[in-house]
Amino acid sequence: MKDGPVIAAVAALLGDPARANMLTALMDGRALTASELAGEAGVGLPTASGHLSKLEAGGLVSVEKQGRHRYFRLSGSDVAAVLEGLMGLADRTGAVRTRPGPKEPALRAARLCYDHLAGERGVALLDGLRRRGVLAERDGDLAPTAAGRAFLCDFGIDLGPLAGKRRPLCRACLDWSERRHHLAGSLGAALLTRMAELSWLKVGETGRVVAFTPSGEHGFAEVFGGDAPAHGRAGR
Amino acid sequence: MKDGPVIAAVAALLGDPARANMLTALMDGRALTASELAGEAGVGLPTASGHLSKLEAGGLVSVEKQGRHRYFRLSGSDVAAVLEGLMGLADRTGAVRTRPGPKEPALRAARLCYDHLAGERGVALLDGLRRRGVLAERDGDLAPTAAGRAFLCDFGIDLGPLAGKRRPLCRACLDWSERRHHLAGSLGAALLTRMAELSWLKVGETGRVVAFTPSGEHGFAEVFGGDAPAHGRAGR
DNA sequence: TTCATGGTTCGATCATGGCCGAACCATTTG
DNA sequence: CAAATGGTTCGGCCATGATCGAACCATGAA
Repeated sequence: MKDGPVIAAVAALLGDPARANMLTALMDGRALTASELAGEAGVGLPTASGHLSKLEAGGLVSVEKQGRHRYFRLSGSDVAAVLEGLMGLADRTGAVRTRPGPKEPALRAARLCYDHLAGERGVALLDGLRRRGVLAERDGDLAPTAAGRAFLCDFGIDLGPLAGKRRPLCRACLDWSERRHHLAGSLGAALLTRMAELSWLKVGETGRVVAFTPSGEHGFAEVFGGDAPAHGRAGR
Repeated sequence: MKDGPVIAAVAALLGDPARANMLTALMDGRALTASELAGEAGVGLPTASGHLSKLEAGGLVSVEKQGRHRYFRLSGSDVAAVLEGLMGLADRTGAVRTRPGPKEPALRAARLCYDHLAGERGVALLDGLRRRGVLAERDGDLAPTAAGRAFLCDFGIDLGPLAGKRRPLCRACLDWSERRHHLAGSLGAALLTRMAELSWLKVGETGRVVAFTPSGEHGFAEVFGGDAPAHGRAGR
């Protein structure tokens, strides 16, 4: 009887279509301006401004003003995680679901969840890392093994600066479309940016669909796919 | 732009204080009648009835009629998981938080999350199971090892009937108060009921606080606590 | 059968809150 | 400086939806 209202407050924030649209637009981790978000939500600027103040007051988004723009982003990956959870529920309960839309399959294949990879590819990544012994459970949490550190270093990821931060290095995040976990945390984010550096993937200009390049498909299969711990090549 | 509204629909369902109260009251996995839920929510019977129809239509609760009563329960543990997620957000963003309340610490120590154990004890349980090699990651999902099956059998849990079901055997569920995972899935539920059978714990009449008995404290520490894989004896 | 109880439906009331146009503020550019 | 652009505030309009009393239905008990 005490926590009901408190969750209702934040849920109500997510319960308005305009605000929900804004938040899902922010799920790719980018920071967007108020006018862009107004466009995403399909409402006027004054309305959007009001919504954004509420979201900020509710602690769901954080704002950064730069010149005459105000950039909004999700205040943390936990917000994205809850949004993913809600999508899972909406999916299971078959909520309205007007039309599947052509980008739906692409979304299920690979998408951004705040700042890391989600969808089929996201869970495949975590699977591969575990199968290769790069990550393992320790003290009840996911952590890189000694061999894993070397593997990640080879892949071009420096764990040093990631370690000391408040944000956890590895976190399992429930994927709404796959109903399995994918890798979140600062390592998940680092892997995504590294793959982008390697031109393995491109994040879509619009939405949070992630497209793999041909060389990315190949490289991903080689490095994370298959099931042999593979020293040299691992595909097929 | 299409999935915003769909999550908004389900979030709006959670966004009303009365409904949120009802759902949190159901989080202990019990089935409650409409009048009980009306009481929990602090609202009249007609109002409660309306809310419950909406929740049912939205697929968040399922109903079972028995005589002249109608029993409502959460439609699945994923609903509870999203509620836990929302509590985590509400906690982090410091939403209103009227007064901590005396039962808060007890809630953090041990509580029900739908039908399994959560809170400090819940994550300790999962930690212990992993540390003892009872559960391990396989194919990217948590599963009991061969040795683990024996351990669980010793503890009085028959995995046979749990295996074939649609519901996953093991699932990691994010704990809002601990920010770590605890064990959900049918095994999580089975462990809880077994501990209740052993009189290790009692689920509070009201709310979802779980109280450990003195013998339960001792047994839990012996079987799941510590870090020694403990020789022969396990439970009972 | 009649009565009592759990629950739903209906109708009316009322508050909340989303929405936009217009005016206003702030920052950059010319 | 003035003009232009991004954003907020204000006022009023309007739709949604939460709420309850009263009447109604269904089940079980007397």
